[in-house]
Amino acid sequence: MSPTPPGKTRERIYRFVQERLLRGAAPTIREIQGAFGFSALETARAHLMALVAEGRLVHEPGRARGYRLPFHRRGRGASGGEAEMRLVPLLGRVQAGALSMATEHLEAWVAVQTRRARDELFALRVRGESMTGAGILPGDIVIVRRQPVAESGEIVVALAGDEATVKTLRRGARGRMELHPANPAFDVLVFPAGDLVLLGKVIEVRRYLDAEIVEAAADF
Amino acid sequence: MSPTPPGKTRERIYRFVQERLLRGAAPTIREIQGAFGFSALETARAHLMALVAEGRLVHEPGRARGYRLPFHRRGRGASGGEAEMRLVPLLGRVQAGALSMATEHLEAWVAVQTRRARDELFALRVRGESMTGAGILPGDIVIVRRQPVAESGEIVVALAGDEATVKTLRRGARGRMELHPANPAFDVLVFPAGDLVLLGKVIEVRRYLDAEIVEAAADF
DNA sequence: ACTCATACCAGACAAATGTCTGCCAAGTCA
DNA sequence: TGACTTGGCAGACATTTGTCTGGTATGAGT
Repeated sequence: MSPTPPGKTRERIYRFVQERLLRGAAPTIREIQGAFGFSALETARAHLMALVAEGRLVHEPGRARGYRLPFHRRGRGASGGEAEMRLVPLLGRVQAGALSMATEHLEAWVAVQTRRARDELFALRVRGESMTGAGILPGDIVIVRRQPVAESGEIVVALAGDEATVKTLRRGARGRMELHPANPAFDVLVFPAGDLVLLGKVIEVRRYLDAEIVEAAADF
Repeated sequence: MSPTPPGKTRERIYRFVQERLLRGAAPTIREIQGAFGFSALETARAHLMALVAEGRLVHEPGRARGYRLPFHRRGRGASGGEAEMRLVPLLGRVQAGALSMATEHLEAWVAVQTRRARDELFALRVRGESMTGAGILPGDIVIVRRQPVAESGEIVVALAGDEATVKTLRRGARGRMELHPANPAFDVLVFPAGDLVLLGKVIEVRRYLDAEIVEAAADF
């Protein structure tokens, strides 16, 4: 057969194209030809056509650098759900009594994508290390959907004493509700049935690693 | 002056190019010409050259679709602090633990807030547990700013040979670059000076806990 | 042996795309 | 006003880049 191990070459070409797409632009057929040492254009092109046939690349015929990564459509149909963007308030702290979600401690507004336009969302900055085991670190921002109930196992924001706290909700015996930290150094909080004030469910966790991306509430 | 409001046209051309770049490929000069209704090629090209002169685009002369977004942005930009929202492509998965494929298919577009309009951003889904110690769990989405260099201690996406990985970058002796996992079960990867291909820096980590918030949104 | 499929080579050709050279009109500014 | 800049127009031209038409060699099956 060929001097190159069968299949390997195509795989390498695929990755080559992939990387180039990541870096900014699809390669030219001649670039591939050169990079792989082919002495004929058609060789490189044949591989590309094969990759397109396999569905691993898509191609616009005739266009320069007309190769792209295909769309991976999962779930919902194309036009199905318009994901719209909303700005939701980032609250520095939520205290008991502040259930009105007054904007006193408004830190900023963050952009959130959602299909459920009617949900009431807010964002909260996490304090403390009680959820590090679940990958929620101090300083992280959680996006919360306000809802008075939640399923066992979901991460929720609840009022514990005076302040809001982020924990995993679990149903205990006799209707008791438990707030479980994800950190063995913290205790489980147990509430008699009906005593737990749930602010909402955490639907997203965010961590900004690069300075001041969020900020300035003033503008909105 | 011209029939078009001064300055506006160039701005629109910039956004046009930017959007096209985010979708996969730079537009052709003739595409810009057509999209903006110019009757002469040179008009569109003059704007592009101006944008390059302003440092808002970079250009490879002679290459087809040779326009890119510049990597870095010097000092504070003119427009200051407007936080705008952008849709950035979510590219398949990154093998964060062992070594495997770099990027897969385009999964979706996610909304990102940024003031640095010129940054090139993309998102990647993390796989593997090598960064759990840094609160980055399998399935998390990292927002990455494309840049060829990074500081020691920053979390980066690197592409070495065939594999892409999310790790903490550290500078070793003699110019060596090290990729440190945040999980003692994984090994540190060491690269001779110049051998490490950096795709960018992780500027944000996201975790969606409530179903299909991302997804769809795109039909390009 | 025969066909098929894969991988590659060679060269011609055509379409896509960037570049150049002039020219025009309307503002800006010394 | 006159020099200069900006935004635009027309068309020719050169390069880049994709496409096509043939051909060679090797291995797998029948």
